[in-house]
Amino acid sequence: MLARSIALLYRHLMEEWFDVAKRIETSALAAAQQAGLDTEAFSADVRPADPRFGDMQVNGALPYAKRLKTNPREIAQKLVAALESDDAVSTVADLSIAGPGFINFRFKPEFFLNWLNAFSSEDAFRKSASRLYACERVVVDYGSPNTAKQMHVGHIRSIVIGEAICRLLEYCGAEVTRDNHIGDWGTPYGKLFYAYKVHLDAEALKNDPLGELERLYKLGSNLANEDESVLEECRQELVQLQAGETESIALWKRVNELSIQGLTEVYDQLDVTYDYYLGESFYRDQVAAVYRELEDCGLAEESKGALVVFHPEHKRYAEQPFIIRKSDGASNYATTDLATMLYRHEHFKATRVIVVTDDRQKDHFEQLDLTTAKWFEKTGRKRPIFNHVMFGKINGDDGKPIKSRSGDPIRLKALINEAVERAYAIVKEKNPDFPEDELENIAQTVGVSSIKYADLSTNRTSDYIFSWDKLLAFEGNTAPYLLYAASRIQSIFRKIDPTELTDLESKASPFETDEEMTLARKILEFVGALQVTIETLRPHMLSTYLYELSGAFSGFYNANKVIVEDPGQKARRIILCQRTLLALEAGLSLLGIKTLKRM
RNA sequence: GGGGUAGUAGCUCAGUUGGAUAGAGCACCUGAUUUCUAAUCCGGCGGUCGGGGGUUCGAAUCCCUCCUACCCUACCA
Repeated sequence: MLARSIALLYRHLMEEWFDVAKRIETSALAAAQQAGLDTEAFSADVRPADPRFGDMQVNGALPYAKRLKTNPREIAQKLVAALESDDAVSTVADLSIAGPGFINFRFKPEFFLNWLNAFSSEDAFRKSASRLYACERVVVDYGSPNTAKQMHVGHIRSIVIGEAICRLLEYCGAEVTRDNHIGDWGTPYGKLFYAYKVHLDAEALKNDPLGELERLYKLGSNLANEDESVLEECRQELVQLQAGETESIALWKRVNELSIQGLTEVYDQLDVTYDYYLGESFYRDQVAAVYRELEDCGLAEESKGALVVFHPEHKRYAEQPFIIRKSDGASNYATTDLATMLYRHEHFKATRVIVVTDDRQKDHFEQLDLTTAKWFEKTGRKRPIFNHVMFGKINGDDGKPIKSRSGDPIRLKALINEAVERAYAIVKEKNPDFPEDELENIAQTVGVSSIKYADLSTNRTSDYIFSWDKLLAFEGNTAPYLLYAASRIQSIFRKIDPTELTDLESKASPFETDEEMTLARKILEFVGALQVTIETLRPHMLSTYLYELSGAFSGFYNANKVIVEDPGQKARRIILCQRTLLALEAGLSLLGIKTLKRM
């Protein structure tokens, strides 16, 4: 009973330490005030420290002293004196000053144990993290393939990065809408419809809808190139569709259904589910309102026959127009994107809109954002925050965009299948005695995860080189390495009698070994890693952390046996295993990656 | 011409927005396995952070300039 009350008290006191950096910042700011510093000019500048010096460091004394032209070391000494008189700080950490005025915090070993005891479940993590993005309603626009075509490698980054961002935002308390802005309208349909009517292979359509539709489009396109009369028929098909003729619309709907069905097969494999497929066609009757509003509020003007928006205050967009209606009178994607922005504001009440596309579209989305800002301001609407989450190319070994042997883009479906096959071969070799269905399940998880993780572990704004050997390796920053670490922990728990897992907190003795301390320290960094990932919308920040966590665990695992005689030692090591698994599984699941019980 | 993104070890990549002696993995050299999964771990080798200037206590990071690659730059998305 007493032990329980103490545990509860600890939990309460520890609550504010969930975000260690933030808690230290609070104390540092209070200390600055107490020490008589100009608090306007002082910022704490808290960051993880090099382990040789401490666990966390406060660097704010240096820029402060610079600004006020005083001695940084003296400032640091004043701050430390004030911090040391703060019981909340001095009971958990030892402070020291180093170099020109770095303030180092080294946590006491029992602090790590207390922290791990206070945040001992997925719920505790989630609850503390869910404040970060509470009250946000975010529409995330990602994937966005064209219909009637198979997806290829070029689509993977948007899907994988977009899904990770959705999960991260949800974890941090946001209400997320997943919207697939498919390209389901436009000129290719004339050629497709012509070929569909003349050359359809019904059997193929049933077995592989996207493959057959794509074949038909290419066929129609080729035939139209060769034969002027075919080209004319294609034009007529398009005219009929755009005129909204019943038969054409029916066929168009049929094509879309089949397309989405085909797309969903791949999304299922990647564990991605959309809330909406509001593609370009959805907005086609909303473009007139866009023209009217932008003209009415004086943003749009005629130029060379087109309706465009210039931004005179911008060095480049003063000259480079945002074309919202082409000179032939047709809309383009600027138009539908503006209509989309309006819809997401009005219908979804979005506080934030995130679009995940490749970096070539940077200019377009900058113009879209500038235009929306002015448009919404003039019409008295509250504009959602807009983030264009962009990414670079996937290259082959030669550093050029990755292609199949035939020179065509590699199909996403084929890429995933190859990953699963390769993973199967490896898993089978390592575990020949696993049952067949488990082998297949492991191969599926390892294969898909490896492809996803290869993408998520590199900075999205850079290009990266795709290499089977690298992404399926068990060394380095790869999915198999992380999954292996997780499954080793699972393996330990299979060897432990479940009755031994009770009251670990009261049985555990303080951490002693270097490996224990390193691992414990790393687990605490989960919070900071999550924050920086969310702030920058860069999933690789979380990947890097998870890799380091796995490394810290592997080092611990090799040096410190968990199942030992000493009850205190055993309990604290079990706690480390549990919390490592917790952070690892939470982190991987935020990246859209499933873990395995064994592999 | 204007703008953007990038250039870090032989290769593939990090580097928390100006902090301490620039870090990982691969490769190469070494050591650890009667073991809770060695699909692992410990150690070593490896750097003019594209070049040059500048800003300051302090620069891979900020400013200027040049070089290289890719992308955008009026009606594709």
